[in-house]
Amino acid sequence: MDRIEDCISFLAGKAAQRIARRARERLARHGLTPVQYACLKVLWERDGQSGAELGQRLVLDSATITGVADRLEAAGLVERRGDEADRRVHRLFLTRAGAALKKPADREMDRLNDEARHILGGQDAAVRRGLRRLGDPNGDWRGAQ
Amino acid sequence: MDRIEDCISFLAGKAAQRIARRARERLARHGLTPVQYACLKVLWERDGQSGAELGQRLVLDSATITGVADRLEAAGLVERRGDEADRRVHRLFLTRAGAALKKPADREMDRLNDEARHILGGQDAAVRRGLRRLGDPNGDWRGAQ
DNA sequence: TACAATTCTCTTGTATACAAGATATTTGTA
DNA sequence: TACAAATATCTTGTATACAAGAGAATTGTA
Repeated sequence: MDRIEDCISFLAGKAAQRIARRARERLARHGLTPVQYACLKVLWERDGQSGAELGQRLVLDSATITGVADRLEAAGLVERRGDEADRRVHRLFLTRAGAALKKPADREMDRLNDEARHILGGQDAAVRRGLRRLGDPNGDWRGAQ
Repeated sequence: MDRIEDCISFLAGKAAQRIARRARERLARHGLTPVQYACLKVLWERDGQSGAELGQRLVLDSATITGVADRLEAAGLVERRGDEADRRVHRLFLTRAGAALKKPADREMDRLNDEARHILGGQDAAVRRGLRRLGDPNGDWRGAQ
């Protein structure tokens, strides 16, 4: 590769950076960051998941989860409660305020996806398939070497 | 969107995260991070560019450039020299060690791109085109709204 | 020429991402 | 039952990314 612009690492990084910036603009109206939205999105499906469960689903390590949970708790959107059966575990529960954010935050992100679809046109599905393969935690990132 | 896994922000972020991790593994053998590699890659084309030039090319803001340049300089790979004509400007020059990293570092990243091509198969070109559009600094990220 | 606007670098503070490791707790096994 | 191994959370330190802004220098314009 001659130019950095043709390196898959640069291409994917800059695309993700641009998308994240747009997501931040939209979510900031509701006091959220993209990662905080992702955590809430999982909790909106099912309350009371542990940090380890969230980390596995969202591919976030324990240090990151701790920080995100700290800030969500400080913002009054979730509440940590210790698990009685396994005292190592802390579970995250939505507060009323955290539950109330679902509709407006989802609407913002739906529009973000509309924007991306508009940019990608007919390639939208193919690009999403490619991103899923590249990001697949079980994917084969050594096949060529 | 029902699941976070279908959100373009999550898809692109996790793909970029996975690729960056693989790039870090490869580049760590040469004491580099992905962003440091990107800066050197531009300097290997042409020496003596300013932080502002690098930032524009690599879409990095001034705070990031300052930090990356600090670490490249501390590692003895580049040297900062003030521009005589415009005393606001500091230019980055490769040291002998910085120039010598080109071949081995490029080889690592060529292999990374081979791995990605292997994963994407026939979709490689389409995905790269999509990433270029999504990441294009002049791209139309409001078209749908 | 004087001065407002711009530009370049750097600084500070916050939010991920990762590495490494500390602590508490639980589990599996001898 | 005793203890090694595994697990969950948290902590610390480093590297981007961004927001906001400070300071020095240059440029455009009245």
